[in-house]
Amino acid sequence: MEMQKNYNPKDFEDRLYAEWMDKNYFRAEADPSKIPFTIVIPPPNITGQLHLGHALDNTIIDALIRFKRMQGYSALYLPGCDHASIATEVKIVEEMKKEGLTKNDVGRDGFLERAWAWKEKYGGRIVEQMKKMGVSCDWSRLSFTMDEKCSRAVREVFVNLYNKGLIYRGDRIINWCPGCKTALSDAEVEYSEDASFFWHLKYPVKDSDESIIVATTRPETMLGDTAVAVNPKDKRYKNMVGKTLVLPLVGREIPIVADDYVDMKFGSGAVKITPAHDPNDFEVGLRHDLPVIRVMNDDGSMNENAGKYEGLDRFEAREKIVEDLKACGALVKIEPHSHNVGHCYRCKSTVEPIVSKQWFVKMEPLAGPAIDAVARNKIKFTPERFSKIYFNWMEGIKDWCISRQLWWGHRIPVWYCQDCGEVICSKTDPTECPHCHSTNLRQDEDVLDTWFSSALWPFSTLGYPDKTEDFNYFYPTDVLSCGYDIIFFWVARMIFSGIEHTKKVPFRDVLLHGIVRDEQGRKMSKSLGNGIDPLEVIDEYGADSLRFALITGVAPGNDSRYSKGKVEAARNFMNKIWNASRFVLMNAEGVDIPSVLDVKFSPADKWIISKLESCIREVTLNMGKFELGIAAGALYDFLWSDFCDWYIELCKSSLYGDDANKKAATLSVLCFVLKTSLKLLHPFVPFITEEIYQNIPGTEGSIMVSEFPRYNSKYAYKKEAKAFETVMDIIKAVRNMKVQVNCPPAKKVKLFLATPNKRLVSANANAILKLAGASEIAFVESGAEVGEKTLSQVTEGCTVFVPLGELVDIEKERERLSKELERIVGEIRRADGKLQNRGFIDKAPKNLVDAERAKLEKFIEMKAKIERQIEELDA
RNA sequence: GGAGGCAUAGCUCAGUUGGUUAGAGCGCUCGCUUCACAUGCGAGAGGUCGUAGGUUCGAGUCCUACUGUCUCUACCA
Repeated sequence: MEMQKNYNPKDFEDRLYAEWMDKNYFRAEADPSKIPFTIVIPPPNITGQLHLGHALDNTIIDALIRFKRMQGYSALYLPGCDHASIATEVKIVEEMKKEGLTKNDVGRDGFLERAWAWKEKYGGRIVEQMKKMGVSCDWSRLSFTMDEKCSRAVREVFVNLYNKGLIYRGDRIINWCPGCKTALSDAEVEYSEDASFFWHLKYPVKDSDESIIVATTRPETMLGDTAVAVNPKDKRYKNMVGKTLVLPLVGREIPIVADDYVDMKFGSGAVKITPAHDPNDFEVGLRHDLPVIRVMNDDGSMNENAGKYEGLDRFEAREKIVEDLKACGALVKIEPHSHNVGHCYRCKSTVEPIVSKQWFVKMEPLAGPAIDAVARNKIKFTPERFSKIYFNWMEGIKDWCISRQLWWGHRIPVWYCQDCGEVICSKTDPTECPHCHSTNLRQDEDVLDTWFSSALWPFSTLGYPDKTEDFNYFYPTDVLSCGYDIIFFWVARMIFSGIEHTKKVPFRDVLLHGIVRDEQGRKMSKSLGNGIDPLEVIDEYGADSLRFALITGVAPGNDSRYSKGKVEAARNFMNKIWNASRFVLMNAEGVDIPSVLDVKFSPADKWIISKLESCIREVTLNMGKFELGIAAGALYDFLWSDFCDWYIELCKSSLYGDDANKKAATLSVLCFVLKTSLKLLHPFVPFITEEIYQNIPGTEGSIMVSEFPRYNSKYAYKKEAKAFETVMDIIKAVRNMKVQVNCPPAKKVKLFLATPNKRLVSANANAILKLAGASEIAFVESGAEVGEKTLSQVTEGCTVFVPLGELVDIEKERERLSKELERIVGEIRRADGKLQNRGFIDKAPKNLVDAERAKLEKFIEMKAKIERQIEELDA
C-alpha cells in the first residue's frame, strides 16, 4: 500500500464505513452460541442536529460495543430517535409562523403531516451524522419512539397501568406553560433566581376596623384568593380565625382559616390562599373545603373571573392590580425580593401553577421496586455517587403528569362516550361504547409526555409486548450510557417502567458521563452561540480525532471541556500512529516475514512485548470498569512513548543492518505489536485502525471482527523488561550529558561503560551507538581506566563515562554531579528514615519493606559512585 | 432549606482498594531539516496536591471543620 506522508482521514473514513455496512458487520444476530451485549442509544431528539454531547454518547457507547463485539459477544448497538413531542412541536409552530400560519389554520391532521415530514428530514440527517462518527449501530433495527412498534408498546403500557389503577385523571395543580399552552411535568420546569418584589397587602375584616396583612410575590393571583390562612398556634391571630375578610378590588368575602402549613415566623404569619394557582394553597384548600377560582386562561391572560382585568396578560394585570391596590390603600409595602421562578424547559416562559384536569401516573407503587433494584445492586450506577442522587429523587417523587395539550405525540388511548359518559381505555380503537353501545365516541385530545415513550425504549425497541426473538435474547440490556442531566427524565423512568412491565431491570449498569462544556467551562448553548458542530470538527480533523479527543482525560460522571487544542493533540496522535505504521509497512515491503511464534526475541523485543502485555491488561481492565479515559491514555502512552520513541528507534539498527534474518525477525515483532495495539485501539478510533490493519502482513479481513487481544502472562517478561532498562538508561544518560555540556547531538562521542551487564549491553551495542550518538563502546571497571577526565552519569545498572574532550566545562560537570548527588542523598535520607521507623518495619507489608531496603542499598551504591566521579574530576 | 461534586504544574485535567522519587496534554526554555512523522525528535524548568486538625508505621488518596467554586433538588406565601 502506498501511504501518504500525512494522516488524511478523508481518504478512507467514508469508504470504510460503506464497506462495514456492505459486509453487514453492524448487524447483531440472536445467536445462541454467543453471549448478548446490548446498549440502546439515548435517542436524540429529531428537533435538530447532533451536538458534542451526542458525539460523546456515541463515542462511549460505540467503544464499549466494538470492544465487546471483538471479544466475541453478539453486540447490539440499537439506534433510534425520539419524537420529542413538545420540542418538535415548538419548532414546527415556529416554522409555520414564518409562513403566517398557526396550528389552528392547518388543523390537527395538517399539523401532523408537517411533523412527519420534519421527522423524515431531521431524523435522516441525524442518522447521517452518526454514520460520520463511525458508530457501529445495527441500522436494521433503527427505531423511532412513534413508529408502529414503539407506539404499540406505549398503548400496551398505558392500558395496563390504567387497568391497574396506576394511571388516573384528575384536577390537580400542575405546571402550566402559557407559551407552549400545555401542562408540564415537574422535571420539565427549570428554576432560576429572579429579582422581584414582595407586595404586602392589607385585607380588611368584614364590618370591623381590623385587618390582616399578607404578602405575595404574585399579586395578580389575589383575584383568585378564597381564604387567608394563619397558624393555629399563632397567638396574634387566635381570635381572628373564623372571621371573614373582604377581598380588596374584588369584594368577595373569604374566611380566615387555621392551618399548620403556615410558618409563623415568616412574613406576617398570614398567607393568602389561592387554591387554583399554587400547589400548597391547593392542599390547604382541600383541607378546608375552599372554592377553587381560576383567574387565568391557558395563554396566561386573565379570564372572566378576573373582572375588569379580563383579557390582560398576567404581567400587565399585575401592574394594573398593584396600581389599583395602591389607590384603594390596600398596598402596605413593596419590598425587593429575589426568588426562584419556574420556567418552561423548552420555551423559557414563566410557568404558572394552575389547577387543571390532567392524566397522572401514580408513582408511589412504582418507585418502591425501582429504589430496591438499585439498593440491591441489580442496577449499578457508575460513578456510584449517582445512586444517592437517584434515591433522593425517587424517595420524594410525586405523581407524574403525563398529559400534554399538544398534537405531536402518542395520543392518549382513552375515549369518552358522548352519550353515557363512559370512559374507555383500550389497546385497540373502540368502535362503540361497551356500556351503551353508542358509536358517538370522542378520543381524548391530549398526547403523552414524550418521556412516557422514552421510558419504554429498552424494551419497546426490542419488540415488547411480544416475546420476540430479539426481546428474549437481547433484553435486559447491559449498559445504559447517557449524560447525568437526564437521570430523572429518562434513567429513573426506564427503571420503574422496565420493572413494572417486563418484571426485569432494563439494564444492569448505568454509565453516566458529564457535560461537554466549551473552552471556558460554559455550557454550550444556542443563545451563547458557543456550540460546536461535530461535523465541522470531523471535516477538519476526522472522526477518529474527534472521538479520541472526547474520550481522553474524561472520568465517568465528570464534565469535560472541549477545545480545539484537544482535537489537535488527538489528530497528532493519529498522525503518529499513521507514520509509525507507514514506517513498519515500508520496511516490510517485499520481506518474507516469519510468524512471530517462530521468532527468537531479542531483549528489546521482550521489552516491548512486556509493555504490550501490560497495556493489554490495563486496557481490558479499565474498559470493564468503564474507565475509557484511562484505557485510552494507556494506549496513547504505549504507542507514542514505548512503541514509537523507543522500540521503533531500537529496531532501526537491525532494519538497516546487513543481517536479513534479523531484519525479518524484527519486522515480525514490529508487525505483531502494531497489529495488536491497533486492535486495542480500534474501539476508540475505528477508521484509522481499520485502514492500517488491513495492510499489515499476516492479517485477514476486518479489524472490527477480529479477536480482541487477551493478556497472556507467558509474555509478561517482567525480569527481562526490567533488565533492558539498563540499555535505555545508558542512552538517556549520554543524551543528557551531551545536552548539559552543549555538545551537538550529531557529534559522536566515545562511551566507556562500567556495568555488570556486559552481555546485554553488547547485544544492543548498535542500538546504543545509534540512539546515543556514539562512535564506539568500551567496557571499563572504573573511570580511572579511561585515562582522561570524563563526564559521568550513574544509572541503576551502569555507570557511563564520556571523555571530556575539548568541548567541555569542568565547572559545569561538577555542578551537574553535585546536583545529582544532592538528589540521591535526599533519597537516602527518605528511605533510611522510613526504615528506621519501627512501625513501618513491623506493620507494612513485607514486600514493601524489602523493596525499600533494596532501594536504599541501590542509592547508597550510586552515592558512592557519584562521589568517586567528583573526586576524579578534581584529581 | 436539603444533597452532591470539584479544588493537584502557567492552562486543561489523570492519579483505580492509603504504599516506589505525584503524572499527561497544551504552553514555556534550550538544542536538533537524525533516512516514519516539524501534526516531529532530544533535553529541561515548573507542584509545601485549597486551609486547619485527625486516623495511620505511612495520606494527593480516609475522617472532621473551614474557605472557594460548580451542579442538582425543594420551595416559605
